[in-house]
Amino acid sequence: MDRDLGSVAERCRAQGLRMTGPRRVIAEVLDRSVDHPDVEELHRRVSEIEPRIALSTVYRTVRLLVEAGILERHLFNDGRARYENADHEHHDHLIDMTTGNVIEFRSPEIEELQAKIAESLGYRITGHRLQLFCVPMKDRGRRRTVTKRD
Amino acid sequence: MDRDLGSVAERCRAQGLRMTGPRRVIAEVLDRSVDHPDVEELHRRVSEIEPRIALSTVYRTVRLLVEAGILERHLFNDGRARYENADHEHHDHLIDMTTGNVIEFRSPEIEELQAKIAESLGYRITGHRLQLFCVPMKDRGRRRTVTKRD
DNA sequence: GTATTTGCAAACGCTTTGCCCACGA
DNA sequence: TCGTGGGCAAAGCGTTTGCAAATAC
Repeated sequence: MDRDLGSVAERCRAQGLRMTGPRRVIAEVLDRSVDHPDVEELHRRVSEIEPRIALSTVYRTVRLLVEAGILERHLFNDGRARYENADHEHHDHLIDMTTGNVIEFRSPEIEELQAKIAESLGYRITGHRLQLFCVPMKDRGRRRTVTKRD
Repeated sequence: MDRDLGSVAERCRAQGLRMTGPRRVIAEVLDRSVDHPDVEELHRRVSEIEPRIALSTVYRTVRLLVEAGILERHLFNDGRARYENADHEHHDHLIDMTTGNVIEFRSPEIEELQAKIAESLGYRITGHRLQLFCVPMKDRGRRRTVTKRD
């Protein structure tokens, strides 16, 4: 599913961003993160590598990376913003309300319907947000899915 | 499209909520609002009727009404929460990024697909959020749509 | 009468910012 | 060297809360 556009650091360079010490560490953490961490969680992970990096630096950097299209910002239902490497195909999110886990999914059919709806209202879609808030089925015959924490 | 379950005040009573002065005014404002005002906007409208009602009272009341299922809370992309009378059929939102206007739409087809996706992942949907962020088409042949402000 | 609700101001959680020093190119 | 980035602490913003006085039932 991932597109491999290179590491976060590489894409930063490609955008002409200065690669400072803190940015390198943050980029590394992002490369290793397959989930949807919030800023505090990122800072926690960054601090394990280099404890002197300030929370505000993480805030400034994620903002920068979102603006550069290197990161995606998501707003689920818990006040804080969560971030995800933009190095992947578009997908939407299913949130397991019992655990907070987030599962990614893709639906070209839904996307087509969205475009049709917008068009019929005289609009062109520039972005969308689709989130399914769910609870596990009391299920017989459990499936195997790749559920990423958070 | 609306279901007419009665006024907000009536539904409050039905839930056994105490009808105080401030709540009556807030309920009245909500009955008259066909858009998606945030708390400050609600407070502004409330203040025109009764200037002594505190902002915190509006916050407390909308929270109460959401919990009672009388109001719906929406989070679009501008930090604050917006509220809408729950006295209507379910719908999703198209946000005009050039004006901030919000258009409501319904798509049973999309909803069915959502349910299928969730089910295939072993989940049951308890809620969802679908928002289309759009810009107007440079259009010949404009349609007539009911576009509610905000 | 008694528990609930209000207004006010202070606190809150997340995020941004001003300042001045440190650092990358 | 020169301009950009970082650390720190303070401010910002939307929202919640503690408290004493006011009010619904």
